[in-house]
Amino acid sequence: MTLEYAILGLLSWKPFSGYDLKKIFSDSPIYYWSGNNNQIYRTLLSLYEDGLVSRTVEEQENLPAKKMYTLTQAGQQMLENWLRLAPELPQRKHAFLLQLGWADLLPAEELDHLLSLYEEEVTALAMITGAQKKLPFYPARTRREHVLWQAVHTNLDGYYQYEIQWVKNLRQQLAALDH
Amino acid sequence: MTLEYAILGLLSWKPFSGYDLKKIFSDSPIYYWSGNNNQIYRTLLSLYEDGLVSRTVEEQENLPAKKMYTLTQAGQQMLENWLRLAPELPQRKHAFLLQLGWADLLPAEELDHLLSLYEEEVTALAMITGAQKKLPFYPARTRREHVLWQAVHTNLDGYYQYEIQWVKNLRQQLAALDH
DNA sequence: TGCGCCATGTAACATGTTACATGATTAT
DNA sequence: ATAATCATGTAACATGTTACATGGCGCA
Repeated sequence: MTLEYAILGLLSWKPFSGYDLKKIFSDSPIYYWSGNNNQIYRTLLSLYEDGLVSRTVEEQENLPAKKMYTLTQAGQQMLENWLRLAPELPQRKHAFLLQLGWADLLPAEELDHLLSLYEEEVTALAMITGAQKKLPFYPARTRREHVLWQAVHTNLDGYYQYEIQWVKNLRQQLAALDH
Repeated sequence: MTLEYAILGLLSWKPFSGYDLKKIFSDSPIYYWSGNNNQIYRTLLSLYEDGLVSRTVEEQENLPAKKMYTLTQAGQQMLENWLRLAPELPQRKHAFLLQLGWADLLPAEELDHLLSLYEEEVTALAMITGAQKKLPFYPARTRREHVLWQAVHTNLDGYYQYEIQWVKNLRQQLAALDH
């Protein structure tokens, strides 16, 4: 499971509670899981049962108790093993491409409207992502670690720019078809 | 379900059997479902039960019988409604970015090895995709439909090129860090 | 002799989303 | 009043993957 390693990675930085992780997942564009409760708490439990993380309960005044999770030796080892695994190829689920493929059924204005909506939405997403980039969702303990996380963010930003260029170009092509 | 619409789209082009669809899904880079039996046969059954497709059984000599599925009026309508829906944003599941984020634990050679593997694999995938593009997995009944499908393929190819450029650039940056 | 193609399908499992449930505190 | 934040979790559902099952034909 990728989520498992995403959590181990974050805990290798510093201890977090389930709630902290949930916020990181929903607020950061890198951790694409939708701030999902169910999966996070279940995964934490299974990591705990497997001895990859330990936990302490922090009582708080006027607030519910927190369970803070810390990476164990075994968890650190698990993470390091994962880092050495052959990289997974990125998987895109791009329903809009399918939609486009059959969109010749639509009249020119409706088709362009669809494309303009797409352009707007990706542009908005790119801006949100750009803003979130500044939040401290990653460590920069060494110069190299900083470079790596910068590269991760560059990959995200650049991807949205790519999509925007692509759709602009397509709209021009289609406009040219109509004369 | 997106798979539902992917199937309706293909059937709007011409009738197919479940086996045909399965091959299209596994051979074409656009239909990313992994040529998956279970989902395809189940989805076809549910489309059939909902009256969105009709089917005829073709007996064949020395070969198992085929069930050919055809789009119904209701199915066509369903597809057209979908085409007008606001576009979905692309979703990437890019586990390698996460892996990289924590890869400062690795020595320089191992890190570069990981990146070179990634570069190789994406390059290979780009070539496969380029080759598959030539297969007739889409109709070109009008000039505009051709332009649309070209755009879909351009999006795919361009994406892999983008990833390749990105990783090359990162490798150079890291090499510069080491002097 | 064994594999791949044709063509259907099922079982078991893994992963992911939405909505619900509790209950105090603080901000609008 | 109402919603958001803090913090835990569960139930129900949706989607996706891997492996298994059948059985004849043709190829190496």
